[in-house]
Amino acid sequence: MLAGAELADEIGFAAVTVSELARRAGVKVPSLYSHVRSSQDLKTRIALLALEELADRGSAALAGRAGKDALAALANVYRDYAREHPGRYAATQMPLDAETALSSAGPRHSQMTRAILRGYDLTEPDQTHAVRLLGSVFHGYVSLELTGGFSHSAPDSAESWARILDALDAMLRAWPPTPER
Amino acid sequence: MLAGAELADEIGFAAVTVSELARRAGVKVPSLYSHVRSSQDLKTRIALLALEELADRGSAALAGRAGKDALAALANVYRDYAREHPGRYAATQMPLDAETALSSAGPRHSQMTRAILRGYDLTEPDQTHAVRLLGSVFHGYVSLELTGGFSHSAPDSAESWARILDALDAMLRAWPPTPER
DNA sequence: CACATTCGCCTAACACCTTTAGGTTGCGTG
DNA sequence: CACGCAACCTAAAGGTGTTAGGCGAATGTG
Repeated sequence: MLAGAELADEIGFAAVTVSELARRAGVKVPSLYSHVRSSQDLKTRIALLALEELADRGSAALAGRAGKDALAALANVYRDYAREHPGRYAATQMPLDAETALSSAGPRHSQMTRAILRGYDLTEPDQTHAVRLLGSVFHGYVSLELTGGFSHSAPDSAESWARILDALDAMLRAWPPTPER
Repeated sequence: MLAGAELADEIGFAAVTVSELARRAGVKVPSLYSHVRSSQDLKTRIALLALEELADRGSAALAGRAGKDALAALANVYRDYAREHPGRYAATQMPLDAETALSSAGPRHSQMTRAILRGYDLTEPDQTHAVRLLGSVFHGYVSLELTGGFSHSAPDSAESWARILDALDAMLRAWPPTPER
């Protein structure tokens, strides 16, 4: 559903509608129902497409890189994709049912993050904790930036992003031992 | 709009609708239009309520704490609130127009995060970078956990959360100097 | 006390989105 | 050539959002 993805980027994922898509395609609404099962289905397809594209870009960026290089490369894939395709990025946040999620490119994303950690000295279960942390930062920062969280204030968002990647790299190199609790 | 917030928690923020709210209230739909200007307005009010509640809990939790204690306290406010009130939490992610955002409890949130950093040795602009990083992690982790990102897999999500707070605390204590670029 | 105002609710009506049912046309294949 | 399929159509029903205008009860005032 490339047309759907383009529509999402243009008017926002939340505003994607079968009717609007039909209008753009110069076609009557019910005609689209031979291509998508429902409005929900349309949105799901956009989400799956976006997850794939994002995973493809990620693995391309990761090839031949390690350590902080790899960290920054993958992080920038997310940020750049979200800025380039805000509607598609928003689609990736759509909740999918368990089965769909498993057959999506979702698992590739956590694998990529895990791959980055090969450049650092982490063993299970800390590796999984770190995967979750990195995923949280990527997703959190990009989505806050997108919804205008810290848009026009003092330090440039790009500068914060660079310094955050510095800090994450340092954190992964000095991952703290499990404390007694 | 407490009734709206309760509805959001029950059926999900995305499913909140003037019609459904009217149905629950045992009232005809147009009757609600003397209380809210529009469907958008209803959702905005829920978002504002949630932002306030969350800020109130945050400042209560922060009182009398510093350093890692404060970090964990605020972080847990977000996570607990999201688990307790998923619909309201989702509402806080709704984009608000600039004016509404400024008059909302939104600014209190960044102030609280900044307050945590008083326990660490950071000066501007690194303090702002750190505020953005912490905000990203809180928001990112909580929202990934909520949409089932890492729900039923190996290390418990609560364990990851604890270790992530350890790592963030260590990172803030050893914030890296700005590198040459 | 009578009145006017206000408040909360209602019905009617329109526009738009979703979805299903069923019919048309055109084109490639056996 | 006949068949079947693909892609489109019209018709119609049901739900949500929204506006307009009206009704009755509570309330505060001269």
